[in-house]
Amino acid sequence: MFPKTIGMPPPKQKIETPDPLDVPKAVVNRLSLYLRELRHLLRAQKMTVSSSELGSLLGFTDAQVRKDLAYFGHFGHPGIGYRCEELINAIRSILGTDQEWTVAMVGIGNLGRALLGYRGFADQGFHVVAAFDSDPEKLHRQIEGVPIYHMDRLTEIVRQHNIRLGLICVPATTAQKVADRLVEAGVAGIVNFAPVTLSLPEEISSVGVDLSTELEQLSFSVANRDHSR
Amino acid sequence: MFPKTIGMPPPKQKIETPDPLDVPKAVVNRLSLYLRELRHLLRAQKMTVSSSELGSLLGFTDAQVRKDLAYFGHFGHPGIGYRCEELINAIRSILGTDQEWTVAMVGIGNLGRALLGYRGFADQGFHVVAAFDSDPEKLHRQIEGVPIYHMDRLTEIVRQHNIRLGLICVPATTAQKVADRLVEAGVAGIVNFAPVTLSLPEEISSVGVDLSTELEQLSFSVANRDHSR
DNA sequence: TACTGTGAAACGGTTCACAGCC
DNA sequence: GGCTGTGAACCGTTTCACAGTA
Repeated sequence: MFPKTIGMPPPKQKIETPDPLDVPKAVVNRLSLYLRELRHLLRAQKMTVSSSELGSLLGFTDAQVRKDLAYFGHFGHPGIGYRCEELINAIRSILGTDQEWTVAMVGIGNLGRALLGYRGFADQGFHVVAAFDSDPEKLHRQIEGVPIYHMDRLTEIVRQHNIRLGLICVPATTAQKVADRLVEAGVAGIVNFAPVTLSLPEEISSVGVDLSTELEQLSFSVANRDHSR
Repeated sequence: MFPKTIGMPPPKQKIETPDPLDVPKAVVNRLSLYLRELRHLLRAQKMTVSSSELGSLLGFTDAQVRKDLAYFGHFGHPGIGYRCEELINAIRSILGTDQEWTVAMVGIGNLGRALLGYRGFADQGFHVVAAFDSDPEKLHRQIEGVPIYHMDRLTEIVRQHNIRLGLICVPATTAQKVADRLVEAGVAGIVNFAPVTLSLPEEISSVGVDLSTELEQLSFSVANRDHSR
């Protein structure tokens, strides 16, 4: 059930790290949701939470919550449940959001500007330190405190700030070109808001967010009345 | 493998409709991706596509593509593949995007305004016909041709236009209240951009889009170098 | 008593492999 | 030959049920 390596686990580590490839994607997704819920709970002065409480808040079973967390270590206290603050720290460490991430945004259209104004990113440790556009009209200004540069300076600035993530907010037609530039500049991960499938090298992680796709899922549910969620 | 009812299938229907609850959520998601890819192909004058071509464009196996489509009918032509235009129409019909959907947007902050300017919605048949905000500053103007109303008029306008979907673009703290108002007004589905879990009646479909969650998935992949996607 | 952690069973989705068709 | 549609095998995830712990 744990790493394929037969050796014993290291003496006593705070957070166990099974081969990440062994962790289902769905588990990582739920981790984010647990984290969100735990913050709400802590803000409401709740110090401790059981797997069944946390689960029912999100529509999951208690066993699922426990199994998910058990992939990474032993965070619970029998008879007590999970201490919210402790678990928050553990999940942040697992997700890697206990470190600060520097982010570049490419494309300062409607969506790009909106995201620059979104406080939620910084709250989770994601700092947009530079934005890029190829339209000379938009240059040399700052938006929401973020400096705007011409696309020509992408590699230079990415390296200078050691930027590790890129957000693609350009139209579908230019998204692949932008992705190639970001990869060349050395980012490790990409969030793609354009409605196209990017082809990227193996070693680059990516997440696609397509708003039309989300609406289509909803349309299907409503049209077929499947009462989902 | 098909409906539990043992009777024979109806004589010859264009699109078979198994109990939607039997269709895995993941399948519906991929349908959206197929649709997106098919449009690109058709725009590039490709008339016909095989399951293996379509699959490899998206990183799926050929069998997966065929199985997914076979949930809904027999759209392929042995020896030929799938005709792009035909399949586009079939998928649109399955997803329900062959009909027009009227949409209300609530919350005209950064994100709300950006989405009002997003052309992609209208292209897929989603029409935002009214936007709402509780800030009197923002009233009586139009943005991107969409009229803005005060929240007080939500029920009235939703009923008047027979609006069926709602987009929640308000902060987390007010999202649940807005959701309750939308449900009361009679929408059938909700897209929630606020980082909270909504509690909704069974019969309302919903989709949550949380940008921080997406970034966290990416952060995990990069931090654990799992080369995902 | 109240709860976690976890093997084992159950479930559901994906892949395989091939019959059938153009 | 090329390709779809699909039962069956396979595999990964979820749920069950209970031993273990404070």
